[in-house]
Parts: sequence; structure tokens; C-alpha cells
Amino acid sequence: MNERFDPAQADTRWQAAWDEAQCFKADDSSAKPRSYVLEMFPYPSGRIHIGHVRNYTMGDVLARYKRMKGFEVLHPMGWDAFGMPAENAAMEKGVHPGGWTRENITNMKAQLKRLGFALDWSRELATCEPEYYGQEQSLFLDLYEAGLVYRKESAVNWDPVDQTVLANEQVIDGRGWRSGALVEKRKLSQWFLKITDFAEELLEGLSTLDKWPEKVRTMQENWIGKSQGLQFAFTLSNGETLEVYSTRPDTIFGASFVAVAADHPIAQGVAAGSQEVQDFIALCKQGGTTAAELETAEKLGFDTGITAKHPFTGADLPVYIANFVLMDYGTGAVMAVPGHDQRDFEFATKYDLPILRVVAANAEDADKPFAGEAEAGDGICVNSDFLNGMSVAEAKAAIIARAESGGWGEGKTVWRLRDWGVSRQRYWGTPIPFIHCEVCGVVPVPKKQLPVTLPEDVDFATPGNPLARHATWKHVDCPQCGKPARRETDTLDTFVDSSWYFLRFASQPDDKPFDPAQIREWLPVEQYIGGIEHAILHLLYARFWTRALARIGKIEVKEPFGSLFTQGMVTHEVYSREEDGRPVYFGPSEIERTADGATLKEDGQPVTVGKVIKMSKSKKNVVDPDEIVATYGADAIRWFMLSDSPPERDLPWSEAGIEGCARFVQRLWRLFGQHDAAAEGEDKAVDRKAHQTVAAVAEDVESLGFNKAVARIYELTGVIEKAAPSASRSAAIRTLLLLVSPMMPHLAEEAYATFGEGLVANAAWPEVDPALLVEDEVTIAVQVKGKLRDTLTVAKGTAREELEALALASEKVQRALDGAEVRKVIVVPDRLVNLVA
RNA sequence: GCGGGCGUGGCGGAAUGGUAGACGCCGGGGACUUAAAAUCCCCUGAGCUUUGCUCGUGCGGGUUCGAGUCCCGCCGCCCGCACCA
Repeated sequence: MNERFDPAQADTRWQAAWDEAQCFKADDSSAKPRSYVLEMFPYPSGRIHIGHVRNYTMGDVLARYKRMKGFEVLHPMGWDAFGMPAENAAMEKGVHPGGWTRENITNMKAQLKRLGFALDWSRELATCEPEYYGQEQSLFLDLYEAGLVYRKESAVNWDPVDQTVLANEQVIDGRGWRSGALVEKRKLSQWFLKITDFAEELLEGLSTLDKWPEKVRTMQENWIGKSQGLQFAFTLSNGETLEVYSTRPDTIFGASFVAVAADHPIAQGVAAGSQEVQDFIALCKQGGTTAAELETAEKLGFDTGITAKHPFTGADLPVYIANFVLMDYGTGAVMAVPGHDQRDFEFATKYDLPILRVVAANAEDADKPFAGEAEAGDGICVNSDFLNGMSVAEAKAAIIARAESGGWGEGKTVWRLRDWGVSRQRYWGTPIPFIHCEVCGVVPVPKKQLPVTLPEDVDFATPGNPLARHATWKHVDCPQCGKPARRETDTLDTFVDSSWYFLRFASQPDDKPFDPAQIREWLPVEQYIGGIEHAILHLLYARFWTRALARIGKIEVKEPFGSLFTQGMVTHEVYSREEDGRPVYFGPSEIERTADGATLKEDGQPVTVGKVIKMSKSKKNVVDPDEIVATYGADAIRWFMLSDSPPERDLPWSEAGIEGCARFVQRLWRLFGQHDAAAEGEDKAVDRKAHQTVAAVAEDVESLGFNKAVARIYELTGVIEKAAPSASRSAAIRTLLLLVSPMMPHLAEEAYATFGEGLVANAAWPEVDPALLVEDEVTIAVQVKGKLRDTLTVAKGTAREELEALALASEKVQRALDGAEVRKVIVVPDRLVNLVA
């Protein structure tokens, strides 16, 4: 063997060998148990970044490990290839989105290959290819037939920069999630998916996802936002009625005013005759929507002069227009109970409205004053006529029953979740397969005419939708009546593309989206790995799409991802200098890092070492995976991605760290070179350590505790290095090689080749001898009054009495006792002895 | 404001209620070398009167023979959500 491992030549050689042997091709007809390991597929931006490397390395280690454990593993890769950046590139550089995207895919695929991932490239897919999006159109038509797709005129979130419609989820603090531009409201005819039909199911389903992070489940639960309450109508003094919704109908006797949103019809009606009201409404709409602004925003109201009659007391409650009431939730109007709702409390305080107590800890507290804030908690009803004495829950049920029997209201469940608007006025997306005919209306494209492909000749010189202004593309004959008609020019939200790609990976026939039999074999995905930023959007849509396909009988599985893991970001220090009052940033490659600071290589002068934050181009604190691979090899960067930080937390990148990893690669190489099949002799300690490590690393990998697995591998390496040559030592070297092979596959292959046993990629995970997991000697802690004073090395299973005697015999213990009488002795066998004096 | 998470050496982090700081990085010392690189060995929480002792897991209490771990109350940081009736 060579003295040094040379990744530059070994990496590509083994990557070619795996391709040649088709090692990672998943066999659909395999008799082995299945394991589907999936990482979120990337957008083909052109270059992979270090976050991809971390994500895919984790998945790769798990996939390779599962293969070694005897599973038929599906570990595929593809491209989330539609979307805005390709059109931006077209506008900026004059390149075609298709050409730009496909070139990026070629580059990024080469980059992924250089990292040696065990992927089944035969199943590679790109959502921008007609083979994929044509099948998506077919599924879309199926959902349409099932009544889960519809069109409606709706006010949409219009992004003036991207010139497109955004879903609610894509609007963050009133700004487009991609462009950051302030979103406007516009009325457009839009395509929708009936995700609200699945609200209950999607909520219920969360409870079955016990291998998902609690945090993600909570976020989805909040997003779906189920609430139960009473909807009822007030009769107004002007003769109209006003529907309100309340989740606290038990507090109805505490209502002291009614509030409507600024854009509620009542408000609009009052505004028609009053400039003052119009000004107030304008003021309400002006308010910011960021968290900080909302928190400090003052409650503002305008008395309309109208009153509402209380259904029980008959009191006339003033109707206010209030800035804290939202038009798009519930009915856009609320009954305000200041005593038991903080917003109402603040409002009532400001406008000097009555604050009544209708819930108290007990009946004696019925007239207890409020301590400057509303009491939203549980208790019993007071000052509430027939509800008095009931708990909040009882009173809710009672009032709803009363309203329903009286016919003036009904119990109602309100959801925060809205239907999913999927229309995008863009070119680079899946064409929505419909035709608009003046005679027949909206007509689906017949399935045999699919795919509806995108035209190639498009211009991006002006903003707006290139499909809509294309000279010929949209002109077609109506499939029903044959008269001239017009194609739908909207394309689908790219989140639709990523809502079923995991099904297409499992099965990709030419003539249909997938084969249900294969879906049954592979799904659900055993382990899904990706970024937390997809906690709501992608993951909720994929769950919905899967359930929708299940409902119409296309598949059986209801939850696509059995276990979900969200990995942390890769971070790095920021280097900067102040120049002309603003910071100038430098990349890590321009910097010389010293013990207590950093200097710029170019001039040798110091730079400021800033915080460790997420890598971003604007701060220049990025490293290029390709450069790292070229310098240190694929195995070193893979090892770094797994080391030190727990995978769910952020991983701070450092140049010293990657060098340490590269050193360890060489250290292992030297150790592997010491493998000697002819060595003789047993070394029980080495045997034991090796077997314990196999068991522990298996456990760590299965729970994705890669940092712990790495630490154990270091330990075993240290033990073997120090051991004298023996058959045990050689066996341990071989074991170590197998353990690191999922993590450092190139190094492992290069060394394994000298054993003449074929590819380590096809090797089995080492068997564990349970007898060797148990130590026969243990170290016992001896404490005096809970403080460690000595340790004893004894045979495992030494009797309590003997341990106590040995402990008392210790000189150190006697000194610590200092003649005091031992009053109590606690013995935990094989663990410790505690002498209490 | 609500929900969730986290606070352990210079740094990343280990620790079924049972020897705190595994493992790695940084740093220091030494060996090898003409020299360097590479490699190997040793040290590396703080303090002290250094065969050893004391303190030490954000702060203050508590439970326990024994608490980083459990309970109560604070402080700080991070993430998510948010005038959702």
C-alpha cells in the first residue's frame, strides 16, 4: 500500500466502479426488506452548497448502512427544476430557462457524483421534463374529476416584482417569500386545490407521525388552526343582522360591545356617507404587519352609532369598527368580552366601555375586580343567568345547544387553513391542462392529448407571463365542440411538483404517473431528511397530495414520510473591515486565521472576526464544496459533515476542522495498512472494544446521532493503534474499516481492495457477539458522603458485601472518613459504593 | 403576547439520577529531522498551602445517600407563530 491515501485518484476510480457494478440501483422485485431513504431534492441553481452536502451525507450514511444491514434500499435523486430563477436568468442573461436549467443539472450532478453518494441515478428525474410534468397534469385532471380542483375569482396576493400570485404561505410579513416585495391585493380568476377538505384529516394525521419532530407537528397544527365556537347573528338598530363568531360563547353575558373589521360590509356602509369613517378605515389599513409593529400597535376603534341587541339581556351594545378585527377570519366581526379577552380589555379600557366579570375561580369571586388585564383562563360562570355555576366547557356546550334549539346560532368549526391557490402567471412551470371555450366553458384537456408541453420560442424581454403573450401557443380548438378556443396560460405552483416526486421515484412507468403495486412496496419513505424551512409549505402540501391520491384510489398510503429529520445549517465566521463607514466582507479563502484573530492574505493586516452565522453570499462567509473536495477529497468533507455537532443543530465550518478530518483519513489509511491476515493471538480487550463499537455505532446511525458515532470510531481507532499485533487486532482493523465505510466510502474501498473480498459497498455490517459487549472488569466509584474519594477495579458482579469491605479498606476512604462512624452504605453493584457518615 | 428549544472548558460538544468534561478542534511541551512537512508521545476546567484538597454544568431554592440530569422560581439566548375572536 502507498504511504498516503490519494483521494484525487481514488475518489473517481471508486465512483466509476460503483457505477459499473450498479451497486446502488434499487431492485423493484427484490425479496429483501425495503428501505426508502430520501433527502429533499434540490433546486438546480447551478452549484451545490455546503448545506446540500450535509443533508445528502446524512442520508447517504443511512442508505449505505441500511444496505449493509441487508435492506433493499431506494435512495434516489432528482431536480426541483421549475421556478422563478430560471426565468430571472432568462431575463438577465438572455438564456432559455430550459437550457439554463439543464446545464445547471449537469453541473450539479457532476458535483454530487464527486462526493460519492450511493444514489440510484437510473431513477433521476427533473420536474421540468414533459415525462414528469405530463404525468402531473394527468393527476391534476384526476383530482379535478374528483371535485378537488376548482376555479374561483379571488383576491390574490400579487407580487409586483416577480409579477406573480403567491399562496398565503408564501407571504411572510406582507412580503413575497422570494422577492421580499410588498404584496398587493388583486382580483383574478384562479385555480385552487381543496386542501381544506382535508383539514381534519391532516390535523388528525399529525398524531400518527410520532417520528416527526414535535416542532414541525406543532407548526402544522397551528397552520391548520382548528377552532370551535358559536356563530350567531345580532339584530342591529338599523334593521340589519350581523354574524359574529366566538370561541368563548360561554362569556356571552360579558359582552359589552361588538367590533367589525375595517373592510366589513357594515363598516363600508357607514363609510359611504362619512369622510371621517373613510379616514379611519384608511388609518387601519396603514398599520404595519410585522411582529414588532403588531405588538406595539394601539387598539383603535370608531363608534358607528349602530347598536346590536344582546340575545339574552336585550341590552344595546355599541358597534365599533376596530383595527384589531380581521376580515378574513371567522365572520370579520366579534362579540367583545373585555373581561376575558386581552384585546377587548385594552379596547374597552381605551374607550371606557364596561368590563364585566362572567368567569371566576369560584362563586364567591363573582364581583372580584380585574387586575389590569383580562382573565382568559378556566373557571366557573358567574353573572351569567342560566350558565351560573357551570365550567367553561359545560357553558360552551349549553350555550351552543340553546342557540341551535332557538334557531339563532350554531356551533361551528373554523379553520385557519385556506384552499391552496396553485395558479402562477409564469412560463417556467407545469401548464395547467385546461382549455377555455366560449361555448363549452372550462374544458379539461383530454388525457390522450397530454402532455401539454411548453413552447420553446418565448421572449422574456417584458415582465408578465410569456405564455399569455405567445403568438400561437394558446390558440387551440375546443376538444368538445371543435370551435376555436384558448389554452389556460397559468402554470402550476412549483410546490405541486414537489408534492408527489417521492412517488415517481418509487415507480416511473411511461404511460402513467406510477404503478400502485410499486408504491405499496416502497412507501412510506422510511427516513426523510431536509431543512426546517419546509416545515409547513412543502411538507403539508405533500401530505395533502398523498391523501388526495389515496382518497381517489390511486394509492393506499396516507402519510408519505414515516420519519422526518430536519438538519441544522452550516455556519461560518464572518470576516470584515470597516471602509468608509460600511463593512467590506472577505471570504475564508482570502483569510489567514491565527490563534487570536485573522489577517487578510493580500496585505497581512488584521480583519475583524465576526459572529458565526449561516453561510450567505452577501457576507461572503461561504465555502465551495468543490474546492474542498479538490483539496481534501470527498471523504474528508463527508467526515466533517458528520463530526462534532449534533445533526439537528448548526454546524460551524472551520478550516482547522476540515484539516483535522483530512488528517484522520490518512491516520485510518495507515492503520488499515497494518491489517495482517496472518497475525495470530487473541486480545480480549481489543475484541471487546471492537464489538462494543459496532453495536454502538449501529445504534447511533439508526438514530442519526452521527456525531456520537464519529466519537466512538475515534475511540476504537485509538485503542487499535495502541494494541500489539494479534489476530484480534487485525479483525478489529477490518471491523473499523466496515464501520467507517458508509461515511468514508472511497478510503474504505481503497483499503478493502487489498483484502481481496470485492467491493466494500456490497459488504455486510459486522455481526456483534453479545458476549463481548459485557465487560468482565468494572471500575467502581467509592464515595464518602456523595463525594468521590477513590475508585476500585473489580470483577463484574462482585457481591455487595465484598464491595463494601473493599471500599472501607481503602486508605483514601479512611482518610476522608477521618474516624467518623459510617451510618449507612449505599451499594449499586458494578457502579458505586457510597459511605454515609 | 403564545408555543417550543437551549444554557456544560478557549471552541464544537459527551454523559439510563451514580467517577462531569468522552471524542474532536485550538493551544503548550517534547521526540524524530541538517531543517521543515508529515508522524508519534505528554499536558491542557479554575484555584490552592499540590502524596493531595477546594470549587465547578446560567442564577436562587428544593427533593435525594447522590442532581448537568427531577421539581419550583428567576435570568439570558435561539426558533416558530401571532390582534385567529
